[in-house]
Amino acid sequence: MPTIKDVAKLAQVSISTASYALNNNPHVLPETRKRVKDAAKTLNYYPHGAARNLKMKKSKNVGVFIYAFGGPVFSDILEGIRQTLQEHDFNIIVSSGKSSENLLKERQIDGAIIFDNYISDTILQGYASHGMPVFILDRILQGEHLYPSLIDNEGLVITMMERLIQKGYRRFAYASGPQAAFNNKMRQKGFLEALQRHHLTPVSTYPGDFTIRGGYEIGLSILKQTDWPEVVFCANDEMAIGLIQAIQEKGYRVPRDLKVVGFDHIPLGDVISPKLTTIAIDHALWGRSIARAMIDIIGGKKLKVSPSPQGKILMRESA
Amino acid sequence: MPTIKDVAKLAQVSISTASYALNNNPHVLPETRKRVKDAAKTLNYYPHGAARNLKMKKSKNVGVFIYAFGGPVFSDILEGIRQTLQEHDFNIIVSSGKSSENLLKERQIDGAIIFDNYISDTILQGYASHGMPVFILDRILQGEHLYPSLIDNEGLVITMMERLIQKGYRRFAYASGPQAAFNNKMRQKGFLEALQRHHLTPVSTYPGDFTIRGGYEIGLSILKQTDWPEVVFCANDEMAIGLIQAIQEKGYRVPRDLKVVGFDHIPLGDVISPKLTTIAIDHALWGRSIARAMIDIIGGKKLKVSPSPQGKILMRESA
DNA sequence: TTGTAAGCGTTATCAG
DNA sequence: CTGATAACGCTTACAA
Repeated sequence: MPTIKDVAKLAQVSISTASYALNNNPHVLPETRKRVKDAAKTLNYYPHGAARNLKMKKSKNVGVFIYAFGGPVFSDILEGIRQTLQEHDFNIIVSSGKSSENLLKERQIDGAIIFDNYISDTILQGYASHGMPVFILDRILQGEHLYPSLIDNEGLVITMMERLIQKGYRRFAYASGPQAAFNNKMRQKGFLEALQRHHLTPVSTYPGDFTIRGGYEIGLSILKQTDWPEVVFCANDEMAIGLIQAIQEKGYRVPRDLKVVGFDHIPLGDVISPKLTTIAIDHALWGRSIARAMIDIIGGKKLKVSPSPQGKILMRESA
Repeated sequence: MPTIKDVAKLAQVSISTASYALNNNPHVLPETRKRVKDAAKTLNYYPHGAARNLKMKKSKNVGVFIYAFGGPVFSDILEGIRQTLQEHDFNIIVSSGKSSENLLKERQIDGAIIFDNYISDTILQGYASHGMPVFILDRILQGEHLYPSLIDNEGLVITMMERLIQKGYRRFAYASGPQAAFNNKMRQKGFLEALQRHHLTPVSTYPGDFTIRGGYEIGLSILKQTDWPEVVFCANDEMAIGLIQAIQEKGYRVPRDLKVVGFDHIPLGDVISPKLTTIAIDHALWGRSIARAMIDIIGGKKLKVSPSPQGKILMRESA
């Protein structure tokens, strides 16, 4: 594995001149620069990350730490983050589980974006207090160098519910995500708040887990009931899709026999029939704005407003 | 940000003693070790990754480089890799695009797992030749330190086709993935080979892109034809699901009016109706075996057999 | 314009 | 058992 020393030797210059030349320092003669660069090319030289990071006290890496790989929402956010970071010559490092904490602790990254309810507040605050900027998505956490980025879950659900109530629907049920999940809690809060404003009470609440299969199970349990709700508000699109699947499989129709609403606007919801009525979040855009904010912070700028995504009500066929 | 120097000072020992103590070197008195560890804890000290990586010439990071974030297949593989790496105290770093190449070139990782047709052979061979172990999934590339891990796409498709032909089906079409994709090519090859063995010719080939939407479009174009195939073999499950969706939406039934077969066995295929007939790959297991092989290689062991996943024919309702 | 040398935070060799 | 000290590969004052 060649080092800058090898390059310098081959180009017949000192190590420092080689470094200057490679970093395009204007004080080095074009001729020597060329000689050095040629040497680097023939040796297939590339600077050693650890050495440079150590010296420069920065890595140009941004870590994105998620609870689990996969899922349409994550992938859009990640893609947005990736694009923006790449445009600004930062590397994206996605990780999960114990690796996340290691990378954070060992400072192999210049900043962290957290989408993981399993990393404790204490750890996050600990490393943020050391000066590492930490963005936290869809979770509230205050402190220096901590930047929460929140969807207006509650407000968006209320708006959607108002529209549905306006359409004349009255008997609502809620298909819940994991009880512990912050975004689920806020969506449920909005659901209840909207009902209360119209002096309505929820027909029932079904416990779920944000997955298609979970939604499917909820659908099966509804089928067993004698007294169906009119509308099921699902905590996310995946559950809504599973629920519709179960209902249709037994010969019932959506929205004729049951109305279903989701949250997120994932691509699959565009393809199924009926098209899913949902609250659309532009996840890729969200990712981009977070990445841009992160780059600003790392560059020493102050953040005026914390980036938060807009949502849009998408009334389609399923409700 | 505290360094080992600060710890040493607080514990009233030299830097080297501090290092020994923190790394549990047996030559240091239990009493001093405790003093050092306490100091580290009160300072919230953690070794700086770059410094350690530079000194040790290893990072305990394994890079997984993928073409794009997302998709049910990737997420299962990644989860498998993550688990195994974590059990062996390695970090998983997932990246995509330019970041992948940077992390590779700067040697911020001890080994790379590639699932990305966009990183050129030359780059891969270049860094492998420097001694970095590189695993390549579902793509052929020979060379030192290069370890291809291949699904038996062709053989599995042939087996599946034999079963279908045995069932009496004769008029087959192929819904293709991206032309450039290696796995698509091999699956198509198997498809054609099986037909040839039975002196059959394909009814048609539909160009696709591995997405649900792509499969849906293919479905629409089939609906426009007067002369339908009997069975459509789809290059992956997502296309099969989109195709079924399109067919059903217009009032036709699967498998009554058209039989559909996929490849991969993604969870969504279990939930739709009819359940998808497909070739099941255990992606999580594949990920685990690759990670285990990687750890062995990094640890200096020789690899006897390159890890390759088994497949299983899953005859269900859609064909 | 180029070279010498210090230093980033670790680990590990070698004396004491 | 503990402490100086060199070294990892790189960047960057400062000197020449």
